[in-house]
Formats: sequence, structure tokens, C-alpha cells
Amino acid sequence: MDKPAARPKRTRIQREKRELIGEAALEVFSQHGFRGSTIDQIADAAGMSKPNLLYYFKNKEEIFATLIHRLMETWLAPLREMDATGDPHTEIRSYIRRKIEMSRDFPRESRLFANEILQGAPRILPLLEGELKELVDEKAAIIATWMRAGRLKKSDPYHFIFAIWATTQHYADFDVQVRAVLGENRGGEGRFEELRGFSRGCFWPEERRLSRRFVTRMR
Amino acid sequence: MDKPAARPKRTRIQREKRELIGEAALEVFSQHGFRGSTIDQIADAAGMSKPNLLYYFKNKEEIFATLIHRLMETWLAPLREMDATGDPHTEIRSYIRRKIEMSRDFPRESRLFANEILQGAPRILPLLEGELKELVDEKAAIIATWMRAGRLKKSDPYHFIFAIWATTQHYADFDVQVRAVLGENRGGEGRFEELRGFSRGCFWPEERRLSRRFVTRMR
DNA sequence: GCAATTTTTGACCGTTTGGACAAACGTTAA
DNA sequence: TTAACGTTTGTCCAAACGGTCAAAAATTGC
Repeated sequence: MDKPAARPKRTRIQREKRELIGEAALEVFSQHGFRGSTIDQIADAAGMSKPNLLYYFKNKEEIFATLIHRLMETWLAPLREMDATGDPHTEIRSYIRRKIEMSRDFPRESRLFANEILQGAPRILPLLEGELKELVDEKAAIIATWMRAGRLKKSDPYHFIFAIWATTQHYADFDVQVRAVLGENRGGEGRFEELRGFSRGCFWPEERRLSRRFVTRMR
Repeated sequence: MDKPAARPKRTRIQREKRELIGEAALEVFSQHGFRGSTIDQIADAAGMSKPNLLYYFKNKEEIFATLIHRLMETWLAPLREMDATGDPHTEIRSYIRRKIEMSRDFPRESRLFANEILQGAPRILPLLEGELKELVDEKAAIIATWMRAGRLKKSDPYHFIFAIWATTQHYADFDVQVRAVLGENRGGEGRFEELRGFSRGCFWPEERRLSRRFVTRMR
């Protein structure tokens, strides 16, 4: 009875080096995509020789797979935190805030993910159809409940979630374009703050007040 | 006095074959990115041999450059049409409609573009900082005028445009993810119609009514 | 029909790339 | 000291790739 994917025991050095390689690979993969990156590049960025790198990962595919699977967890975490018992607008707004923070703090991860999806998600399609779909179904149901109760402006919960994903991730994935259009004066770090302010006014300008009234009435 | 980029005269066959190759290259490039695609793949898809393809385009780079420059025109066209003298909400809404249609009808172009931007736009950065920026600056100014006049809900015109780009293109670029999450029942062609309905309700639910009143008052 | 021109192809080349391997190096513990 | 084990590297290989070239095939203009 072998455990599923029995994780091999690793020495301290192995853990450290795998971590180092992962960091280097993230840098390289997120900039050039899977096929655009070479093992040599990654090894270089990690400050070691190619054979040495291949001592820790059996091939290029495994490096990428490790990265993207770890990434998926980070990626779903904010949505997982959305709480059915909380206040709808607080929940949504802090979800958006977390997503914006992720685009700001982990743009490489965002681009890596975008790259994978663009290519047709060859490595994580099962994950999307399984774990991701289940999670979104669950949260969409919560949102739908909020909407039915009149605590949130009515719309399609799925497209609502998509719209949040799209707008927030846009600032990481299309960073170059955003900066090019905003120019030097506004292209700086402030753009994420601007986005926060914008998203607050954009997605539910009226139902926020509506909700306040609703909540007040409920007390 | 040589003309800038004096276009070489082309025979009928040359025009047809270049067109054929462009179509094949779009298919391949949009799926695998620049480095992920091989000349052989493209030649195969175009139904010709590699040397034959290289008789029409001097190298891989030139195929890609031709594609992406042609694409840029198509891409900017909808925004160009936005008319300062028109009704703000009509203008915005028909802009969004056109963008959604482009995501639906030209997903490969959208993905090609996304790919280029993701890699840092090495081939079109000057275009972004020049032509694109100028166009957006111009239209953002128009939108700002509308907002100041109270004919459109106040927000940041640039982020407003980004939000439209993000949400509409999301359905082409992240197609696999959208379909995976929506599942079989809703993943069909109807999703673009759903998006249209959603975007109508999402971006400016209240200021539409506000505008109606405003317009009425103006007559 | 024939010569000039355009189009197509098979064979080829140099380079890059993913990956294998054995030998060398370092560390630790008896 | 030495045997065992973990780590690192130089060298090598086969396949894939971008691109060339000369010659064959097809087309066009007269």
C-alpha cells in the first residue's frame, strides 16, 4: 500500500537548493514562458551549473510543475477566505484588496499563471475543472444568496468574480502596457493605490449605500 | 529620397501565400507564443515546406512582427471610433460591445497580443508608448470632460478604460479558465451574451439613470 | 514553343537545447 | 584513516531548431 506521491525525504541542503532554484525559475519562467526559458538560464540565475540543477529536479517540466502547483494554492487563498457569515460588502471589498495586493506583491506569479492559461492550461486543466471550479461554485452560491437577500446588487455571481479577477490581475499581467499608457508621472507604484480607489467606486457604487440601509434596518 | 519602407511589389501568388502563412502563423503563435512555435509547425499548418515559407518571409521574427503590427490596428479601431460629440453612455456601451465582439470573434489575436505584453512587449513597446498612449490620452480627456459635465459617473478615466480592457479581453485570453469554471452547461457560446448583459449592469448602474435625467433636462 | 522569371524542394549546416553520466569533490561518522 | 554518502562539475550526445543554397519545377511573358 504505497502512499500517493510518497514525498521523498530531503536533506537541509536539498530543501534550500530546491527553494533557490524555484525562486530563479520563477524569475525566468515568468519572463519568457516555459518554452522560452532554458535550463541554463535558470541554473545561471540560481548560481549553479546545469547538471547540478538537474540533480535537484529531474527535468525542466518538473521545475515548472512544482512552481505552478505551489502557486495555485497562493492564488486561491484569498477567495477561500471569503466568509458567508460576514458582511457582503466588507467581504467583497477585502477580497478585492487582497487580489490587488497579490498583483502588486507577486506579479511574477501572476504572469506565470497567465502564461499557463494562455497556452491552454496544459498542466493544470484538471485543477481548474476540479478544485478551482468547486471553490468558485461554493463562493458564487454565497454571493447569490447575498444578492437574493438584497444585500448586494443583483448580477451574475460568476461573471462578477471573473470581473474582479480580470481587473485586478490586469495590473500585473499587462503591467508594461499600463505603465506605457500612464507614462512616467503616473506609472509609478502609486498605480495600485489608484486602482484600489477606483475599484471601490466602480463595482458597486449604489448598493453600498443600499446595504448600509439594509444592515441598519436589520439591527 | 527613398520612401520610408518602400514596399516591394508583390505578385498575386506572393500576396496570397503571405496571407496563408499569416493565418497559419496566427494559429500557431497564439497557441504556443513566439519561442514556443517553430517554423516547421507554421509551414505545416500552411501546407508548405519550411524553405518555401522562408521564401516569403525572411525569418521567424518577420512573420511575428507582420502579424502583431497588423493586429495593433484592429485592436485600436474600436477605441478610435469613440466620438466626443455622441452620448456618453451610448458611446461607452457600444465601445464595450465592440470589445466583447472582438474577444468572441478574434480570440487568437487577443491571445497573441496578450502573449506579447506578458513577455514585456519587446516588439511593440514603442507603439504602446507612442500611438497607443496618444490615443488613450485623447479618449481619456473626452471621458474626463463627460465626467466633469456630470454626464458620466466620476472616476479615473484611465482606470476606467483599463477596466473595460481587462474584463472584455479576459474572456478571450483566459478562455480555458472561464470554461473550466462555468462547466459544460454554461461554457458554450452563450457566455459572451452573458457578459454583455453583465457589463451593462456592472459598470454604471446608477449614472445611466442619472444621465437620462441630465439629458432630458438639457433639451 | 522558348527563354526568363518565379516558386518549390531536398539536402545540408551551425547552433542551441534538454538531458545523461561518470568522475571528482566534500562531508560526516565510525 | 577510511568507507559511505551527498553534492558538484566537465564532458558528451542526440534531437530540434533557424536558416542557407543550389538545383529542380512551375509559371509567365513573348
